Amino acid sequence: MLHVAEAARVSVATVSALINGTATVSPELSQRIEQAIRDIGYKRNAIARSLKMGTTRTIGLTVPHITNPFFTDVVSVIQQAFDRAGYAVMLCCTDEHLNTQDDQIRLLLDRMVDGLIVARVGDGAILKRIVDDANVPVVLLDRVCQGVDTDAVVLDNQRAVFDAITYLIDLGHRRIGYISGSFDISPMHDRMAGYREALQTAGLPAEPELVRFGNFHEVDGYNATMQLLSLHDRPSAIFSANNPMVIGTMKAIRDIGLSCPEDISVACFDDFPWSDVFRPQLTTVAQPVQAIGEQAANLLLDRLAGNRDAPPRKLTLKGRLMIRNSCRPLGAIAQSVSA
Amino acid sequence: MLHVAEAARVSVATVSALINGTATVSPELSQRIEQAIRDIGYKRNAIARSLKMGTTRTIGLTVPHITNPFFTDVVSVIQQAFDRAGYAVMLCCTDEHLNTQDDQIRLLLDRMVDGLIVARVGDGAILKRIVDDANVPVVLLDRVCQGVDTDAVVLDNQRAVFDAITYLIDLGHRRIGYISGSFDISPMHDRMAGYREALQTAGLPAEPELVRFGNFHEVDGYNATMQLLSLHDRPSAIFSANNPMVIGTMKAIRDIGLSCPEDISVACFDDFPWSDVFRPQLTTVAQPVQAIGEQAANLLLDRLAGNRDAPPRKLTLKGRLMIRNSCRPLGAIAQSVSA
DNA sequence: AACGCTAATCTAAACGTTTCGATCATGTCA
DNA sequence: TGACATGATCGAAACGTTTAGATTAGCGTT
Repeated sequence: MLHVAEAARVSVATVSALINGTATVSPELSQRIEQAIRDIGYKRNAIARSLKMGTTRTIGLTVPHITNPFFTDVVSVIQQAFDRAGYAVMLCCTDEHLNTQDDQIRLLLDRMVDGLIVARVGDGAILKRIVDDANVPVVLLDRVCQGVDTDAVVLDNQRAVFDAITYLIDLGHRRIGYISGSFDISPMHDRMAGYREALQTAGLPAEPELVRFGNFHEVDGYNATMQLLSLHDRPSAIFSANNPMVIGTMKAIRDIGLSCPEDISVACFDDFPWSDVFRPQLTTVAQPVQAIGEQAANLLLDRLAGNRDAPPRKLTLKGRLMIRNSCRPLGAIAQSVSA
Repeated sequence: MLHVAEAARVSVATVSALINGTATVSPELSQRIEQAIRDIGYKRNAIARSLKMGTTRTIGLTVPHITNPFFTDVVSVIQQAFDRAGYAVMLCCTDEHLNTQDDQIRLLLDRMVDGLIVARVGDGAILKRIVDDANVPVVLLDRVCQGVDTDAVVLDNQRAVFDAITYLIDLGHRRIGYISGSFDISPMHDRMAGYREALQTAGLPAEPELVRFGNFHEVDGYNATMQLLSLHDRPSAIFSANNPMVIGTMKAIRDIGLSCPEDISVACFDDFPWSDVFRPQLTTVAQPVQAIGEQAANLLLDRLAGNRDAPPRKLTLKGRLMIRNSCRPLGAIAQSVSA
């Protein structure tokens, strides 16, 4: 900018005024300055600007795994929304790892991001401290945590799983395996609660042996399914609480020589774009990814626009059960259907 | 830092020296300073540091679509690599849109990213200018462009498609539909060349009606497939040059009342993590996503480490044909197989 | 002619770091 | 004792912006 000012024989203040339109500058100088800008190929340095202004027009976004299609879609939507609003997005993947997440958030805050969208990992204790210290608005995505009182967008997980399990029960299933993700994040609690509630409502017992835990990865779903399938009295249906794990479930079923849905029914949380065309066509709980991403972006953009003092807003969206053909009717129901 | 210095009754220079270890500071002062840092909860401001140092320890990464599993995987690998190296990643999705891409790259450069990894869109003219102006190292990913002489990581696309088409020909297919992405990026040229080469090698004619173009999206694959399937003499096999489009292909096949592989064989570029378990199990050309991401990251990290003047390096990796069961043998071959 | 008003422009401080060179105390050696 | 090297610390400039307040010129009023 200094060079531009010299070339145009004006002060830097005038150049700044012209660029930002913060003051009127005469046509004559305007022209000289614009010419100089072109000649020199001047580009405003956003870092210097950020330092002075105290805002970077950048937000931080952390997700556990970007390869999980749910997060991929949400990230994509969020990225677009902020792009439109003139913000850049710094993306971090925590790989479900607590320390990584905390480090990354600190890193983002050091870089003066104007806001954060966090699909968190682990208990919220450290997250809470970080967020309290930092003076930037935070939106929690998918996963809330107790004690962190801030904007959030979540799904009605309990209801969604309740619907799915009830659907299986209505089909005649009585022993329904359930593969949960680690219990330290809120959705896993709520989803489990939905499972239990559905069993209870139907008057079915909650058998501990039917519940397995994994750490969200395909291999965890594989191992959990192997265990379920080698039970003495094996389940007739399996529900997987996240979608990378269901791939593992399908692999285990194949490896053990069974087939879905003939021998065992499968449903899972989170939809796939290809579920309609590849067989078995998975019955899933679809999350409204577009809406989730947009709402999260809007909440944050609203705070960034200055609405700092409004009380925390928690948006709860509804999942949708996508019934396809990976679950088959059982017993009396199957007979009445085939009759 | 000023507050810390005051609290510790030292100068800011000393605080800086301690934090960065750039000079020895006495145990006594060290202790006072560390105490002050803790008391105040001081965090170094990375923006001010960037301004002074001329480096942000941030890189820019632009990809066409993050929802394309190929890019998702590559982004994930790159993100991890830079995370390990202490860099942040600014992610941009260009949505295959030229202006968006150029704007985003300019935005990234304004923010003083230390380097760029670009899976580009459009012809390289503007990209070239931007890259030449900018004084940062650039690595091209997946897509090179003429005239932009810089580090690059690409696949041997021609060879990979040649192998896949030859495989189909060996199965007895003679009329093989080919669905290409837009022709303005290098891989689409090379893949088409592989298709043509395979036909020619086998002495088959190149029939223009068998070649269709789409813009990388599922719907484009759907439309292209619809056109191919309504040909008077329809192809017995279809190869889709990218993976979102193949979903459209499968949908079109289903909607038209055919089934794969019984009525028509399908193969495509880019693998899916679930291809092994869902039917039809797609035969694909798998790209070594891990290697691609790592190599791209390494090329850039090497430049960032100071190796600026080395000549441009272009790494070409090999694809791998994953033969599954979405393509069936035809004619004489089929009979000898079933005999 | 003196005054005040407005519009255009400029000067200089500030944002929070890093770093060069200066300063100063201390110990060593001739 | 004086000269000098060493090590620790500090002062101040610089990075490239923004912006408050000062300055200046031009013009209309009285």
